[in-house]
Amino acid sequence: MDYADTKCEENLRALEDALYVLGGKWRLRILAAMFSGHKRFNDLQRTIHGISARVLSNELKQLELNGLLKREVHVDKTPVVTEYVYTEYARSIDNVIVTLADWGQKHKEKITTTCQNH
Amino acid sequence: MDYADTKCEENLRALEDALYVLGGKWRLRILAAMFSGHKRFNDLQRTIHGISARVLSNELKQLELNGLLKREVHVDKTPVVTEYVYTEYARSIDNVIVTLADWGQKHKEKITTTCQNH
DNA sequence: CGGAATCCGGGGGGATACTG
DNA sequence: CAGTATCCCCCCGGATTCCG
Repeated sequence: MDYADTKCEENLRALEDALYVLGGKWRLRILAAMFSGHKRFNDLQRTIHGISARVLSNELKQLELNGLLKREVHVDKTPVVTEYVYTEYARSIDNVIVTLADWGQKHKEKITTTCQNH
Repeated sequence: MDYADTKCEENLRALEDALYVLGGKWRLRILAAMFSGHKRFNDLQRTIHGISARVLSNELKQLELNGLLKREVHVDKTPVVTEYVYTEYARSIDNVIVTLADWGQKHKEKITTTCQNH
């Protein structure tokens, strides 16, 4: 195994590490919704089409365990307000989402023009 | 709905478009393996730990339908050799994978140092 | 080697109802 | 609103077998 192979293996492992945290159907969508300003449970559920309350609840717990968001209960307000806010660390995922969204944008354009051309 | 909201909605939709093609458990892993030089069916299955033959087969078909790879059967060789090669268009995904792998790398470092600190 | 076909089991997740 | 609990169905995908 030469240097190039080693480098590739490292990349594959790094990709695994990322997907372990960000993979799955909902993780990135939830983070993207939060980056878009949505913070409350029902608000998130309404924004992320198709997700059920139970799944959203579980995913939020996982994201919290991974240090990507923090659950904040404001008892001082009436009625009590629960907010999910992303951590400073979660901002490092911005790049990932933007890169992915950019690709999606370009891909959609490509599909559209391809369909027009025949 | 003001400009910022519209922009956010666009980003969410673009993310959906990307995840429609690249989402799921295996898509990015398969593409990453291909970028690493793996081209043949059993080679890919060996590289991508945990994937079964049927799932790999199905995923490859989907990736081909989306124009990300091409199935090439070289009848001129003996025995016949089947290769899966990514298209020129698939190179646009390089960014996504690199960004994700970078984040995974950083994340692993963070986890490691965090564990050492307490 | 590169797959397709069939069988089959578990568990992920939807629906609904309920609670604080 | 912000979830939890229970039920239960469906289908994803593993294992196995077979084929060119």
